[in-house]
Amino acid sequence: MPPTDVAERLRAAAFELFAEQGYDATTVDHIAERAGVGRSTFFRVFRAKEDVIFPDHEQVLARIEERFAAASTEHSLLAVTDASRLVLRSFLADADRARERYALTRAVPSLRQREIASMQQYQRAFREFIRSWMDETEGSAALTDLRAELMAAAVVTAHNHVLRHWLRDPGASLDDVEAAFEEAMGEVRARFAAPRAAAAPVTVVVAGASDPDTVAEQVRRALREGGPDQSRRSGLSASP
Amino acid sequence: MPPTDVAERLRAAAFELFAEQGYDATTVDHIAERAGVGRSTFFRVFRAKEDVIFPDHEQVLARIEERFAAASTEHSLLAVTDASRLVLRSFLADADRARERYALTRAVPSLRQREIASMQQYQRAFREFIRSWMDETEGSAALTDLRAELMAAAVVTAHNHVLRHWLRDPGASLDDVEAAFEEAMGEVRARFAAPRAAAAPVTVVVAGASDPDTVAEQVRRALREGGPDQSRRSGLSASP
DNA sequence: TCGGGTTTGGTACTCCGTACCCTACCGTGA
DNA sequence: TCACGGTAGGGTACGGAGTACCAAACCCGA
Repeated sequence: MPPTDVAERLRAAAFELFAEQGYDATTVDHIAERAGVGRSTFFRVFRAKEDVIFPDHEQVLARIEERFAAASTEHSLLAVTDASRLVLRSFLADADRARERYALTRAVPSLRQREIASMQQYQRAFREFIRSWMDETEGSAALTDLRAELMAAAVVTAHNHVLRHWLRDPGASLDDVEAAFEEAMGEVRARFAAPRAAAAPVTVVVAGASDPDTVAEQVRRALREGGPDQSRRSGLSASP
Repeated sequence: MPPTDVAERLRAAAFELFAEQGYDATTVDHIAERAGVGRSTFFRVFRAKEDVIFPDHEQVLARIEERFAAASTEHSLLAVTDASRLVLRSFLADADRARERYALTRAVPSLRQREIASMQQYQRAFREFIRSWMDETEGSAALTDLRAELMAAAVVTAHNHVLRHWLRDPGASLDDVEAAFEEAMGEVRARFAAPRAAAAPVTVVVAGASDPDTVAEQVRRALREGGPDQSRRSGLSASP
């Protein structure tokens, strides 16, 4: 019972007991007892038994929101990718806890539900931001909504994919994770080309060619000829 | 106490009470009492209070699984789209219940979690199927996994998008929903079309440039210099 | 040392979910 | 007709999560 914070003591006790006896077999009374506090204190610090496991997504979410508010000039997909990277790093920050949590969420259905729901929160925030950013462009409202949602889902899915692979692989370095993240987000960007904007990044997709000079030539033509409407006909798209 | 099934009597009583007093204010005893059965019977028919609200996804999922097992020749995205259409129609089948359920899931967080989790089950099944179908093609295993997951997520997202819009719009006809579904899935297919057989698509992402010649030059250099590792340094990536 | 506010522990309660037992009903066979 | 076994349903008891509320301890300045 060192002078650490009560919340941290409770969390440590909880993770210990969950590892020893499993989640369901551990009662809140056990946790409070081992932490040396009363049961009331537990529920004062954490709203529920599940809360002791999960990190404070609210804080990360708040940082993301304010970042979104500021980054109005940036391309929306890049901004969302940045936000997602932020989330990923919040997991990487304490790898041990993340791994223990992962083991628990795999074993206990209610915890897995909770995990999924928290990810959905991010997806919702991403969708809202992308949609607000897209409002300026033309297009059917319903279709715009769908596109925003697809983008948000893709980013979150890619994030989770990278995160899960890291959690399963005990030997992966942080650099490996970051590289995998960038590759995954590249995969996302490749499919959700950006609509046009002033200083927006340029995404070009060229199918069926591998020679650099040929590709470069196709890219130039694509950029000159305009929008992404030809992409389906010619297998080639450019969206400046 | 008509000769209806016990489960149906319970469900009817539950929806009535939820509409009258809300979900949390309604206890299982209330439901059992109004249905004219004992509390034990409720928990024998439904494993939990939440279960009385949600449809039998297991049955739909089972049908999907066997359909997947049979449709080995079809393109995976089309097969998954078909499966998703099946799910959508299972909701359309009893529209009233679906709408009541929607109102409840919006109001009660725990129900929303459950709803999301059940959708994730479909996404998992889709991902597994797409992944098994993709195995025959070449490509990095990790990237294949990611692509399968992105596809599955896109299909489920599009499905949910259409479903939610229908649930919110009381005047939409079934034909409208079907049309919206096909349009949404077309949007998905446009982004996750199958790669060409011979040469994989080349994706180049260039940030911060708009002049075609400059971009083309950067693309040529990126393709010559190799893989996606430089993406962060130069703000430029190429993945052949 | 006193008084007011905050923190913490304790108690009692509701409700969900489980385990277990008991009864009523049903058909079958002697 | 009676005995019997199986099964669906009802009742009771219990453990644990979460809530409400109260009492005690602690802190801190006056």
